[in-house]
Amino acid sequence: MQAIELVNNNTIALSPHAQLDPVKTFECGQCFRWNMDEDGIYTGVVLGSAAKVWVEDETVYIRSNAPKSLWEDYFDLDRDYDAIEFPYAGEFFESSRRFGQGIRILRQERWEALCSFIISQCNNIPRIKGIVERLCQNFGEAIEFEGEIFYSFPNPETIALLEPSDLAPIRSGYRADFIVGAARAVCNGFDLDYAASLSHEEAVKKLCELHGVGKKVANCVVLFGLNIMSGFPIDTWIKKALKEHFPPDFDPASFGEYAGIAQQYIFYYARSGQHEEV
DNA sequence: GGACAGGAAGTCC
DNA sequence: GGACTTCCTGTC
Repeated sequence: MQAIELVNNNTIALSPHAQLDPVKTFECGQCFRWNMDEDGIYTGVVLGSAAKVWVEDETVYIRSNAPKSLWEDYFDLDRDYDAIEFPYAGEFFESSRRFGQGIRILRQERWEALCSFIISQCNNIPRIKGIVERLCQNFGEAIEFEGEIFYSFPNPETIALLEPSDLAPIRSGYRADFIVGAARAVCNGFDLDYAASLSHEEAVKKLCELHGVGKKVANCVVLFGLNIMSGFPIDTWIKKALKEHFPPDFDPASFGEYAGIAQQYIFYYARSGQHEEV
């Protein structure tokens, strides 16, 4: 495990950084609001707090106005990823795990995860990031941090009051109906906290009640928003990897209770194209 | 350069 | 199985 120390009022340091690789964690497709600047520093917004994250001398630094506990939770720092034993072993998976070492599953805000992964359907990551950013700029709250303006992810209450046509500026296409519908459901008693208390299967079933949420999106929300680590989203990349590098009729449940972490290693590895290079 | 096809962390009917 | 919005990416 890694040591977490408070450097000063608004900065915490994690060392060694081996268990949290910000580049892999932010670029593996699980989140859409962290952006790297030309100096290699990431900025993002979590629960209404902006933050900067960077690596220096084998140490990860996080600077924000939010308390240390928020980051311990968000980065899932209580969990020792290197100590996790997956019941399934295979050459492709072992390579994926080595390649993805340092990825952590972020404990994202539930509504944000739901909304973001509704947007993700049939879309590529750069475009998803663009739509999410426009959603925040148009409907979130402005936050000033170190002289820059950031925007929070808009509340479901805010989105619920809109008509799908009001979302035209974010250019989410046909997903606008789903976004507004999900926001209204959440405001009318569709309880994401309750969903988080359910089993994996029950949570998926519950989420699929929402119009525009199918099995894939539901599993993303389960894993990235509800912190149910057995969530296993099967998208086109995972489908291809399973077909090409795993036994026929392979059951992802073979990865055990942390199947979602395995999924993320495989997704990141498959999408990198690394295994195809000479 | 710009045009064009294919496809993108899918879901619905 | 086709339709759905929009646009990123690779190819010519």
